[in-house]
Amino acid sequence: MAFKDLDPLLHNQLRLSIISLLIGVESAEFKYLLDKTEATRGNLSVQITKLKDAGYVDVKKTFRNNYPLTTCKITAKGVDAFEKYVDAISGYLNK
Amino acid sequence: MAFKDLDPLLHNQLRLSIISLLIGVESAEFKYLLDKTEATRGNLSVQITKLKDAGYVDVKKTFRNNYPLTTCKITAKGVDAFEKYVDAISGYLNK
DNA sequence: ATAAATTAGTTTATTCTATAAACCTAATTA
DNA sequence: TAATTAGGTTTATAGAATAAACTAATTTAT
Repeated sequence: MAFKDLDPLLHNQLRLSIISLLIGVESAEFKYLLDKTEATRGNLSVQITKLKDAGYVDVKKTFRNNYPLTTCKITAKGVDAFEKYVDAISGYLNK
Repeated sequence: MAFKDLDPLLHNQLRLSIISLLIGVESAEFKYLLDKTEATRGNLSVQITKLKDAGYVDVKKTFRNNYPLTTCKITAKGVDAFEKYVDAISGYLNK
């Protein structure tokens, strides 16, 4: 029972929160993720970008009521990575 | 269901491996942890020291066959922290 | 009309962390 | 006596995390 590698991208509290939230919904707005994670805007912005660059989430930038609106949606790749992560870390948890 | 904080000390692959291994045994030698984790000696040494400084493990330094021998044992505080960590991260995993 | 505050983020600068590489001391073997 | 091995520790550097500062436009108050 060797330890499996933990995807460094997901092994981060905020990014894991984001993915965890996105798993449960069709898509989520920046503000929604901000409220749920209680992160700072800057940190949230950075971590969303990393997840986007990895292909784990799709980010759509539009406008609503004249204000910018950022919407995030987990990709198939993201779902897959999350499932692998859950499987891997489970190996660390059950003694 | 807010996200609980993940103890930064345990939210690290190698340190979590160490604790995970120590949970299952009475005590473990440096070499044993080295083999099981497949870490470098340097990194293992550093991370054991951090766990010791946090009071999560007791480290005993003796000699065997004239060679230094480092033995690690998880403390009650370490067990407690691990259980809290398992509880916290579980909240991220089940969608 | 213009100053102040709000929305919705991004960029940057700094601190913190992780890790490999280098090092150390003593013992053993060639 | 010179490598090699055992069993680690220390340090140097790269990378990651995050708060603070910034951008750009909109709305509200004066």
